[in-house]
Amino acid sequence: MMNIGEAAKASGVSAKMIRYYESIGLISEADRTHSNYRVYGTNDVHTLRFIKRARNLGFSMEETSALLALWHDRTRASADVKQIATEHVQALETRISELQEMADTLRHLVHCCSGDNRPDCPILSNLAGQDRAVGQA
Amino acid sequence: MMNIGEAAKASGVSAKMIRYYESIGLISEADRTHSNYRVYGTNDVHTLRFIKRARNLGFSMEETSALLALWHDRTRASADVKQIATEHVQALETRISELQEMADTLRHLVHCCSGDNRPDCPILSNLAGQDRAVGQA
DNA sequence: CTTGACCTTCCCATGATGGGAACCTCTACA
DNA sequence: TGTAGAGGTTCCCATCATGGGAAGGTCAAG
Repeated sequence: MMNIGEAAKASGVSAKMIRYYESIGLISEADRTHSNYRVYGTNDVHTLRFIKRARNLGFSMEETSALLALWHDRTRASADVKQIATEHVQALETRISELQEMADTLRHLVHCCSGDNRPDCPILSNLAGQDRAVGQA
Repeated sequence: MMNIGEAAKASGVSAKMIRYYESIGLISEADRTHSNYRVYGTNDVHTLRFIKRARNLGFSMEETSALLALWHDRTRASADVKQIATEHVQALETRISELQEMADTLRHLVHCCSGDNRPDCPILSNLAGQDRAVGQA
């Protein structure tokens, strides 16, 4: 049995976030001591670590919530978990492509910019739209 | 001379955002008609398009603001523009790596998950931390 | 019995954007 | 000339996940 600060250290989730997770119903309300302090056990810490790992893999709170529910459901079908994960992989790939496209365009513009003390700059020209041919396939 | 709705259409920036950009000082305060309607000219539309392009390349409002200032400064050194762009490319690359790492880990887990109606699931096992060897180099 | 660390709740801020209410203005048409 | 509807104005709220901080209660050690 530990208080919120210890649970935070043990799980890697800040005390602030533990309270927030409780407030939005992601985790159940913690028991309290006579003096109103929240009390956590090892199971709670495991749950918090689960959440932390899911967040580190980029799952949204909503997805994390769904994963948590499946984790606690002994009769789950792994297909349900797999679907959430697969969709998230696709979302990640979409986002990566978008960022990659931005980076590619910018790298090209940066490459074309002399980067000296003169004002002429293909980066600004591109942003100004006076240079649409540069770096846009 | 056009009103905010026309400027929005011409620039691709929503009226809502145009007002917001004005409120945070990214663009100067628009002139008003006698009836308090904002009025925009072609220069304003060019500026809005510039902002739109910068945002599409993933620049933050702060970076966009700096780029706008450089654009308007005829005595700028292209090196200053290049630096902002280079730093942004690096930030994009960092973010891409992070997402890529998440996607790689998840793809592996998804690959290992049978995805049937049985409860056993390496994805959940990994999140629960009972499976640290899987998918984590 | 005090001090300092930690807990509690509550409010505010982020960044960029959209939604919507309440109200005003303009244009077109009968 | 009256009215309808489109579109303008300001202001507040919500998002998503997180942190900061104030005001006040609690606990443990000295």
